[in-house]
Amino acid sequence: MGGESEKTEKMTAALRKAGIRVTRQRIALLGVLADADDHPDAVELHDRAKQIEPTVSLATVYRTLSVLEESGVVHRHSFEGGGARFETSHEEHHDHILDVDTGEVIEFQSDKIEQLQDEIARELGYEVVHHRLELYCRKKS
Amino acid sequence: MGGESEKTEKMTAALRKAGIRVTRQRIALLGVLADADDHPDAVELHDRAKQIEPTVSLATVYRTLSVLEESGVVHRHSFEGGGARFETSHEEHHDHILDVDTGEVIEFQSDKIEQLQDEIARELGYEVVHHRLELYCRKKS
DNA sequence: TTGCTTATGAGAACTATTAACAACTGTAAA
DNA sequence: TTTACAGTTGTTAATAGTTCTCATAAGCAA
Repeated sequence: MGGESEKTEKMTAALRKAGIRVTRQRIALLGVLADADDHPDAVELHDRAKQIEPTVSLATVYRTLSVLEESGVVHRHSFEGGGARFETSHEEHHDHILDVDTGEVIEFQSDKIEQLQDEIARELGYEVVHHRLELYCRKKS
Repeated sequence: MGGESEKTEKMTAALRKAGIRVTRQRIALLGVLADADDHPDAVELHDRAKQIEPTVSLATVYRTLSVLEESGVVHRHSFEGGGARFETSHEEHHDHILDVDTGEVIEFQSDKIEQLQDEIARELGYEVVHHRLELYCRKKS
C-alpha cells in the first residue's frame, strides 16, 4: 500500500542487482539496519523488524544477516560477553571502544595503528586479511 | 608415593596461599597448563589432564579455568570460530596473529600500538582496562 | 580424627546459532 | 497474467560451548 520510500527503492534495487530476492522480511530488516545507529544483536534486530513486518522469524534474521555479511552490506562483531552484534558497513573502516560500565560502543579510527599492524605482520612473513581491535575502557574520572 | 616435583610444590603453595584448595584435579590441570606452549581449548586441556588424573571432568576443567582466570593465572581468548582458548599468563603481555589457513597462533608485542591505544582512549575521555587485538593473517607468497 | 566448607562428577540446562524440511513466494518467461 | 521453478520462509529440532544443579567426596584447620 502507498508508495515506497526512496530509501527502500534504493535498497531493493541493490538487492535485486545482487541476485538476492527482495522479500518483505528482508526489506524490513534492511530498514531496521539503515535506521540503527547503535550495534544491535540478532534478537534486538528481530524485535525491531517485527514492528515493520510481524511475520519475520529469528531464523530469517540470522539467515539474512549472514547473506548481508557475505555481500559486504553489514559487519558482524563478537564483543566480549553475549552474542554477535551488527552494523551497516557503508561507513569507513573503524574499530571499537567498549565502555565496560555502560556497555556503550564508540567507534574510532587510527591509520597509524593500521599501519603498524601491517608492518608487524609483514615482518613475520604474513599479510593481514582482517583484524579485530577492541578497547575495553572506563570513563576517566 | 614419591616426592612431589619442585614445580608442583611451587604451584600448590601458590594455590593454598590464595585460599584455593589444592585438589588432584587442579594439580593436573595446572601441570598441563604449565607444559602447554600452544593455546589449547577446554576440551584439549581436558584430554591432556585426563592422562595425569583420569577422574577429572570437563566441568571441573571449565570451573578451574574460571578460577584461575579470576586469580590472574591464565588468560582466556575468544578467537574467531570455535570456543575459548587458554594460556598461562606468566609471560609478558602480547597480542596474537592467527594464521587463517593453518589455525596457527603467533604471539607478538608492540609498545607503539599499546601507546596509541592509550592515546586514543585518553582523547575520548576513557582509560583502557584491557584490549583485544587479533590479526587474522595469511602467509605471504 | 573430626567437622565444616569447598570441590567434584554426572548430567541437565542454557545461550547463541545453524540445519532440516515442507509450505510459500519472488521473479522471469511465456 | 499465469505459470513454473528456484530461492526463501517459519517452525522445530539440532548443535556447540559453557554453566548450573545437586548429591557425594575430599581438602584443610583445629
